[in-house]
Amino acid sequence: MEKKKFYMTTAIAYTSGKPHIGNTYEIVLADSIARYKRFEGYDVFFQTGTDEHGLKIEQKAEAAGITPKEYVDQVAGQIKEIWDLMDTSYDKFIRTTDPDHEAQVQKIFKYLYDKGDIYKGYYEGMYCTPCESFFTESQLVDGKCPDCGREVQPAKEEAYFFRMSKYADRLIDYINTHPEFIQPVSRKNEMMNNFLLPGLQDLCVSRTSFTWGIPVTFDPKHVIYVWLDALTNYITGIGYNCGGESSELFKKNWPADLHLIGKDIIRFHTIYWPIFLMALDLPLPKQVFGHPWLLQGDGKMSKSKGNVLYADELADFFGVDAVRYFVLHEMPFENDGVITWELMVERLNSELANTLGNLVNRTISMSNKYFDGVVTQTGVTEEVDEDLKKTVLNTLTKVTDKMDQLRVADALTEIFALFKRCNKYIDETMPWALAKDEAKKDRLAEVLYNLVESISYGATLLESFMPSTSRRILNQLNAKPRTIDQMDRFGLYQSGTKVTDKPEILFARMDIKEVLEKVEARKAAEEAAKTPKEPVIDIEAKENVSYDDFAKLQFQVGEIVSCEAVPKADKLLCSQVKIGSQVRQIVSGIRSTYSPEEMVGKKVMVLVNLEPRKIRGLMSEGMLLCAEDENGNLSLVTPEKEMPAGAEIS
RNA sequence: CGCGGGGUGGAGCAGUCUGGAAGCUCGUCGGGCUCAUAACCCGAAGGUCGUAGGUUCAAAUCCUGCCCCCGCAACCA
Repeated sequence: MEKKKFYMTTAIAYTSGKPHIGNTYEIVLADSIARYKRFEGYDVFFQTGTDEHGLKIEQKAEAAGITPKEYVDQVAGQIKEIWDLMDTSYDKFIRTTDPDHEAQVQKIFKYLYDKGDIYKGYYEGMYCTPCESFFTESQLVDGKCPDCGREVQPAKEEAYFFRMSKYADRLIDYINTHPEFIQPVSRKNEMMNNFLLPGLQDLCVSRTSFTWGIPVTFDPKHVIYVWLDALTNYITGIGYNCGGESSELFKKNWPADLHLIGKDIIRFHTIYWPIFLMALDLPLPKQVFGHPWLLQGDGKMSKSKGNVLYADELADFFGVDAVRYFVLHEMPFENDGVITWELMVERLNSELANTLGNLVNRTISMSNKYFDGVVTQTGVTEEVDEDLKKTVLNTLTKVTDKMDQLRVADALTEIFALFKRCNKYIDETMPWALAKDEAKKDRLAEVLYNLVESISYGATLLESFMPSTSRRILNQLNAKPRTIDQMDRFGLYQSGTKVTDKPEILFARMDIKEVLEKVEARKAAEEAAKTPKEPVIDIEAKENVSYDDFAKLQFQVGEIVSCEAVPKADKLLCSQVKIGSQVRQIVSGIRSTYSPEEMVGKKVMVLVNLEPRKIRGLMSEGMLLCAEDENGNLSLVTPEKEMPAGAEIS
C-alpha cells in the first residue's frame, strides 16, 4: 500500500538576527509533529527556511557595513545551525534568496498582473519606516504608528495592488465549510469578524522605498511586497512552476496538509495566502495552526534586559532534548507559555531526572544486580501486571489522539504517565523483596522483563519528541525501536537480551541556585566583554523586595525654593521644597557637596512619604535622593528632562 | 469606547467552544520503601474558580455590568 503523503511547513524565519528560544520553539514543535507523522507511516515532507528580504535587512546590513546578501547568508547560516542543533528533521530548507524561488515569485507576479488581479495605483497615507507599513489617518494612534508608536511621515507611493475583494466571498465560504482550516478555532472568529466580514481592502503588493527584494520584472523600480514573496515559499520550495509544468514533488505534495505558524501571522496565512492561491488556481492548504508564544517569565524577552534566551545557550546547560522537552511540554495549546531558568530546572529535575532517568537507571541496575543484566521472560505473571500492560498498550492510542489534535504537550504527558506507571509498578512488586527469596527468582525475572518491555515501548513513542533520549534508552536496554504496527503487543522485547552493565545517567539533577549563579556569571562576563572599563561600584546586595513593598514608597519631583545651612551642624542643609502645591521642609546631609545657594532652583527626586522626623531640632518631612561614590562625593538625582514640581516618579 | 491576552488551592498551568461530582506539575505536611540520580510509592491539608447580577434542575463553563493584571519598546514565531 502506498504511503499517504503529509506536507507540512513552518513559517520561514526572518533573517534579521539570531533566533531566540521563542523562534526556535516553532521548529521543534513542527519537528515533533513531522516525526510522529512519519512514525504513523506517512510520507512526510517537512519544509522550513528563511525569509530574507525587506527594508530592515537592508538597513541592518548597511549598519554592519556588508551587503544584504552577505548579511542574510550569515544569519541564515546561524538559523540553520540552531535548527540542526535542535535535531530537527526538516526535508527542505528554503531561502527566499534562492534563485529558483526568486524567479518563480517574479513569474507569479507577472501572471497575476496579466490576469488583472494585480493593478497599478497609488498609495497615499502615513508611512512608518521601521514597520514598512502605510496607515490611514484614522488608524494612527496619537498621530503615531499604531504598531510601534513611532513617528510616521506622509507619503505617496506608486504601487501595485492585489484585488482581494474579488476573492473574499469565496474565502468566507471556504472557511465556513472547512471548520478545521483555522486552528485553534477561536482564531477563526477573529479573522472573520475583524477582517473578512467588514470587507477586505485591496492589498498593496509592491514597494519602491527600498531595493532589497525581488524586483518586478516589467517595472524594476518596484520590489515585490515581502508577504507575496514569503508566502509563496510553500509552493516554490517543492517545485511549483507558474505557467509551466510543476515538479513531481509539487504534484504529489500540494496542497499542504499543515502550515504551522505563530499566532501573530494568522491573518496572512488564512486570508492573503488562500486568496493568492485562488488567484493561481491552486487548492488551499488543509490546515493552518497558529501556535501561541513562548514568553520569558520576568517580562518580555528583551536584549536591553539581557534576558533573551537562546536555544543554543539553553542546550549548553541542559542538553538538546531537555530543551525540546521543555518547550514542547510547557507550551499550552492556546495560551502563551512561560519559560524561565527556574522552570527549566524544575522540569528537568522532576520529570526528566526523577521520573524518567531514574526509572531507567533503577531498572537497569536491578537487572544487573539480580541477573547480571540478562532480562528473561519467565511467564510467572500476577494480577498486578495486568494494569501495567493495559496502561502501556493504551498509550499509543492516547498519544495519537492528542497528536491528531496537535496537542503535543498533552501527548508528551501521556507518555510520561506510562513511565510514572512503571515507577509505581516497582513499588507494587518490590523486586528487592523478591530477590531475597530464591523461590521467587522467576517472578523477579518477569517483573524486570515487564519493566524493560514497558520502558522500550515508552522510549519508542518518545522518539518524536526527544529523539536522542529515545535512542539512548533503547541502546542501554539493547532494544530496537518499534514500528507502529508492533505497538499493539506487549512482550516484543527479546527474552534473554542483556542490558548494559553501565547505566548512564540520562539527565542529571541540577541545583537551581548553581544554575542561576552560572547564568549570572555568564551574563556578567558578556557585559564585561562589551562594556569597556568604566569604573563601577559594587555594593552588598540587599534582599529582594516585593513590588507591593516598592509601591508603598512615593517619589515626586521637588523644586528647592530656598535652602540654608542648619546651625550647629556641619553636614546638614535645610531646604524648603515645593512638591505640587505644597512646600515641605526637608533636612539633608549634603553640605559636603552642595552649598545652600546652589541648591535653590534645583529639581530633585524626593521620597515624600517617609515618616517625618526631627533632625537637629528641625522637622524633616521627606528625603532628597542622592547618589554617592566611594569618595563620598554626592550627586542629587534630578529628572533628566524638564519636569514640574510634584511630578510623580515611579 | 485603540488592539490583543489573562484573573482557577502557596507557585505555574489544564478544564471554558460541546454546562452535569474542581484536575495536573511543583511546594508543604504525614506515612511507606531502600533497587535507584536524597530518588520512588501512598495519603493529607489547602480553592467564595476576580467581582456583581442573570439564564438553568444544574454554571469555572452560557449572557450582562464592573474591577484588576499583562503585552503592543523588534529579540516578534
